[in-house]
Amino acid sequence: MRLSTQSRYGVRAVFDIAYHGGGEGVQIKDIARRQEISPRYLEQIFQKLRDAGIVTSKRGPRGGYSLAKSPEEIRLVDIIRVTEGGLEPVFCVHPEKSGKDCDRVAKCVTRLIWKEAGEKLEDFFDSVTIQDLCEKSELLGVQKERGRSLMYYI
Amino acid sequence: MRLSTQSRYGVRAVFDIAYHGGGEGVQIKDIARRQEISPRYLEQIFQKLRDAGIVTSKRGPRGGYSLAKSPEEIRLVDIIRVTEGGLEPVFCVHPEKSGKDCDRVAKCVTRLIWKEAGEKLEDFFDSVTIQDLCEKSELLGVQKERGRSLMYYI
DNA sequence: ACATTATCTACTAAATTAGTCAAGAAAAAT
DNA sequence: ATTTTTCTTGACTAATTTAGTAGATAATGT
Ligand code: FES
Ligand code: FES
Repeated sequence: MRLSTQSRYGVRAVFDIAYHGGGEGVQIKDIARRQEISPRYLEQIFQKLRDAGIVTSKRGPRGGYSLAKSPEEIRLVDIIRVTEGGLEPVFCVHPEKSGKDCDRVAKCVTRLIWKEAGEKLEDFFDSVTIQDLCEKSELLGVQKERGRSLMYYI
Repeated sequence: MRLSTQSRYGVRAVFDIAYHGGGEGVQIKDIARRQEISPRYLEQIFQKLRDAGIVTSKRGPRGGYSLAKSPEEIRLVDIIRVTEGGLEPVFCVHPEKSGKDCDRVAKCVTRLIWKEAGEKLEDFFDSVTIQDLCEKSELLGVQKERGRSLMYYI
């Protein structure tokens, strides 16, 4: 039962914007550096996040990504749903979504179990917001790297 | 967040023995037929289940697999742990297990979240037994196919 | 005009998963 | 004892998914 790399990176990336951004747009290369993720790979993930309305983007100098909502309003489930394409542990759970439907559905008990498991997971990821992550991170004593200003004034 | 095929098949296979076996040993080919799973592939899964002490095997004519414990005592988490190799959603969660440890652990908030998620899932799969599946299946009205006797007397 | 930074589409490489195969060993039936 | 049935073992292959790379393009600020 493994969370895809895109989901893990995605959550960390959005968190990074919230934590280090301070309202300003944050550039991919900075996120990539801080989170140690390939910048090119991050691009793809941000594509999805943008389409889903979780972040907004701005091109050109001093461009970058910003959160589309406040950190309290972004729940992990929102991110993961986008990067993972659903939290259900098996396709049988939602035959109508995945297109192909399993002909065992009528007599299959396990399907009900997988469905419940998926719901539990969903509930959990729905209960955690980006704001929560920021607070936890402060507790851990992770240094905030505030904005570009540093670069200019050094 | 996908459960591996081995886990899904594994649970269905153990359930099949409980439901259709009636105490007797159940043969791979019968399980494979009823559950529509490749018999060759099932063999591999049963290997793991046997090593984990979930089923016992008996060779030769009228041989097959039986449950090592009663259906109430077999929890889904037992099966899944074997077939999936742990329920943690990412390797960082247990660096000591997976060998390689991530150097971000100290400053990583998401790790704590993944860990919690894994625990939630584990708790859920710990709360469901094979007996539960059997009861659900009877409710669904799935026909029991009792033993070899059928074959002989027809 | 120019440098910067996101956008889009396509491609490649690596890893994992699912599934197959063949030879062998134990147990039961005859 | 011989034959048949069925599990056992370990290697092998194919398919799929995931992770990552690349290049050309569009928008933006200075
Ligand atoms: S519904 Fe498809 S195998 Fe259970
Ligand atoms: S602990 Fe490894 S990335 Fe979080």
